Amino acid sequence: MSMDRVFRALADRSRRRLLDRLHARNGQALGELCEGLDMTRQAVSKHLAILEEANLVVSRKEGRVRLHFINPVPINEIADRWIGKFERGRLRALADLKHRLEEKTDE
Amino acid sequence: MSMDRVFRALADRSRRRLLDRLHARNGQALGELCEGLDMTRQAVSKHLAILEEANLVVSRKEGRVRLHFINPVPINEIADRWIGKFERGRLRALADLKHRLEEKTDE
DNA sequence: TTGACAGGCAACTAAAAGGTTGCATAATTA
DNA sequence: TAATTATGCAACCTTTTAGTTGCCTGTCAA
Repeated sequence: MSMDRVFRALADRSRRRLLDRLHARNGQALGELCEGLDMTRQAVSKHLAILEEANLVVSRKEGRVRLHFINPVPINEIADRWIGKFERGRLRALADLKHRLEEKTDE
Repeated sequence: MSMDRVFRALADRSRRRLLDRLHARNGQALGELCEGLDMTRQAVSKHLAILEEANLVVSRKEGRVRLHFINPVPINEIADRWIGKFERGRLRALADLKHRLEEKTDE
C-alpha cells in the first residue's frame, strides 16, 4: 500500500470532513455528500476520487447514483505501522523535550 | 491545536523522513539532518519550519547550531482524537464493505 | 419518449507547495 | 583578527492542488 497517497489524501480538511460524513453514515451518494458544503459537486467528486485512489473510500454505482463507503484498512495501517512507531519511546521523547527546554542552564 | 497543520505537515514524504531521523536520534542539528538527502539545506530548513509550525518539532539554538527535537504530543493526539474515532466501528465498516462489494447480487 | 435527475469529463484558473540560488549574519577556530 | 562553519532570509521558479465553468451521458419516471 502507498502510505504516501493516504497521507496526502488526509492532508485536506474537506476530504477529512467527507470521511467524517461517511463515518456518520456509510454508503452515501455523491449528491448527499455535497449537501451543505461550500463547494461545487465537481469539487466534491474530485475529492472522492482522491480518497478512492488512496483506498480510503470504495464506491459502487447503483442505478443512477454512486454509493461511497469508508475503507477502514488504510487508516488502521497508519495507526499501526506509522504512528505506533512513534508511540514507542514517546515518553522518552517527551522527557527529553522537557529536559532540553526547561533545564537548559545546567548542561 | 490545529489538526490541519499537523495533517498537512505529515503529508510530505521528506518531512516524514525527517521525523524518522529525529526519532532514530533526537536533538540533531540542521546540518546533520541534511546529510545524504537529495535536497539543499534551505529546503530541509523549510521543511523543519513547517514541522515546527505544526508543533511536531521543537528547536533550540545552541551556540551556532540549532538542535531539533520531536514533540510526540500532536502525533499522539491524532492517534487518540482522530484515528481513534474511526477505529471505533472499524469492524462494522469492514463488514459493511465486504457485504456491499461481494454480495451485491442479493440486495 | 421526453424531461428531469445524478453523475462524469475536460479545459481552465488561482493559489499554495516544494524547491532553488544568492547573499547576510552569528559563533568558532586558527 | 581573519577565515570558516552553521544557519537565516528573501526573491524567484515550477509543479501541484483545489476549485471553477460548461457540456455530455446514462437512468428513471410521467
